[in-house]
Amino acid sequence: MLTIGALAKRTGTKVQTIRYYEQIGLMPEPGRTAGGQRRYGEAELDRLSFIRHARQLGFSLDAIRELLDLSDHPDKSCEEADAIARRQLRQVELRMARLEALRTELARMVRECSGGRSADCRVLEVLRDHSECLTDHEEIGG
Amino acid sequence: MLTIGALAKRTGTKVQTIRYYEQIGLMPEPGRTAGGQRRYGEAELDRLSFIRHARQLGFSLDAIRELLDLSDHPDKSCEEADAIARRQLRQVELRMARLEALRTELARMVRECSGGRSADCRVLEVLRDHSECLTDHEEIGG
DNA sequence: CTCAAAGCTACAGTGGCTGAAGAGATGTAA
DNA sequence: TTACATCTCTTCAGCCACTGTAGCTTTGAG
Repeated sequence: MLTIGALAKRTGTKVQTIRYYEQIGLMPEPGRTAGGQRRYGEAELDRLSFIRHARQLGFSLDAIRELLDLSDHPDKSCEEADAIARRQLRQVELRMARLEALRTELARMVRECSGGRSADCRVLEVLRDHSECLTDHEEIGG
Repeated sequence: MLTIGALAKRTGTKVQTIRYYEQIGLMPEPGRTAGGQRRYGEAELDRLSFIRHARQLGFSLDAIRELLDLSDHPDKSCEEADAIARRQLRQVELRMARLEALRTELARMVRECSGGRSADCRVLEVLRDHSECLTDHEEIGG
């Protein structure tokens, strides 16, 4: 039987995060000691590992909810899991494309800054005047 | 004189976002009509454009605050602006590297899924067992 | 029996917005 | 002048996925 702290350590999760997952129904309510402390078994360890791994791969908690549901029902078709993963892959590729545009622009700004007064700073100048940009970087939050 | 709506349209910002920027002190308190509505001039338009452009390049609002301050003081050295931009560039490059690892893993998952029952799904299997991963993808939130 | 470490609940805060409710202002057309 | 649509106002709540804090209780080893 694992305490919440032990479970946290084994999965690289913070204690509060585990309680948060329980609160939003991603983790089940575990058994408790007489004194009210949570105690976990192997099933919970596996489930939390799954969740953390999926989070590391960038899946949203909603997507993870679906993936866990599929994982809990081995006879269901895995089409849906495949679709979720494909969607995630597309999102990652999109974000990489956007970041690539940002990288280009930032690298140019930095390269052209000759390090004088702010008035002549290339970095600030580019920010002031969007028309100086060579690449598209429309989306915020990339 | 621009209404907040006109300013929003000119800069591709939502009206609420402009008010939010004012609230956190990123935009100045503008003049008001007798009836209490905000009215903006060219200076505010330039400032908001600067902010939005910097946001598109992924700068945090805190970083933007510093950049605006430098932009407001043309005689200061631009060293700091340069440093902020370099930091941002490094962050972008780091995120790209992380996303590349995710992309590889996701692509492999999707490629290997043959589309049967969930029990045999490669996607779910990989999520269940971290040791199947070929690449590192430690950080969450990439 | 003592005591530090760990756990408990409840709630607030993070970043960067976004949406909604309900009231008031503005500008145009009849 | 009046009606009216559209915009704007303030205030507050919500989003995601946590993270931190305060003030308490439980646990387990010495």
